[in-house]
Amino acid sequence: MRLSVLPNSGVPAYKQICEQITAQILSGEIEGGSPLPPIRLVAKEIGVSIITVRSAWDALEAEGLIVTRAGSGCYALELDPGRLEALRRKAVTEPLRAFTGTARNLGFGDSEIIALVAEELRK
Amino acid sequence: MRLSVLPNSGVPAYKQICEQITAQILSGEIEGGSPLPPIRLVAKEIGVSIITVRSAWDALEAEGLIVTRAGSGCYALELDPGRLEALRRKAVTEPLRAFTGTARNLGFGDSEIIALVAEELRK
DNA sequence: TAATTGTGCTTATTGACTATACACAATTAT
DNA sequence: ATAATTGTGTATAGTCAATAAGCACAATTA
Repeated sequence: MRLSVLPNSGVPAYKQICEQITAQILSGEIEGGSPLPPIRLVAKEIGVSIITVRSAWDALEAEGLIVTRAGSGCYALELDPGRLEALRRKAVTEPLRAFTGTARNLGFGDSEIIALVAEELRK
Repeated sequence: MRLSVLPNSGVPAYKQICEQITAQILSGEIEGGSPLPPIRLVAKEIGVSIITVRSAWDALEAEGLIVTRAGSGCYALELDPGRLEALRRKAVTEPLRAFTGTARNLGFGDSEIIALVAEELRK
């Protein structure tokens, strides 16, 4: 389980955890059906409260990415390809719109926006 | 002065104000040297506390976008073209990186990312 | 049966955000 | 000069999200 939390990033710890697990599930790095580590262990390893890890797990369950079996543990859901693709698409849309919206508000034209993205990807 | 605040957007009111004014200054919609409306008036018009407007103004001053003259008012700074371009570029970089970073974490390839942007811009 | 794991609950602290209200200082308009 | 306008400074306070520690309980697993 690859996890890291930056305390002073401005982003709440539970959200950082949630985003990282989400990306790992949607990218296939975490396979469907595989178990997540126990919350107490995760809390100890990354140095946060159990509450914080649970908040992240709750959010993941609300998103339909994991299932909880009390007494057993939490597991990544097995997602069919169509649903997986839809979720990946949904996850990328919000930051995409934030970017294009900001860029347009700043007066950038469409071709400039494409150029900015291409340049960023080259780095 | 074009301003609107969505109370339940999750984004703090002072930040919404700050972002809108920033975009209007960097896009040229607000000309350099032109006065901003009095904070009491802005507060009343958009239905927030004076403190909230001041927080936004403070942030704008910290960013070097406006100047304050006590007793007179606040004015958009006159920015030379080079500085203006640098600030526009800086303002667009953060959401750009958030987007490309998220997309890559989700396993999208560079050409897919460009395609996503192009599609979003078509809307 | 014992260990492990998630749940539910209480209590508490910290900080960001927002709000009201008043007195004060600097500038501008009359 | 005088009054009105504008920003400043300060005190007080309420709400909420986020985080934390601790404990008892239930379900599963070894």
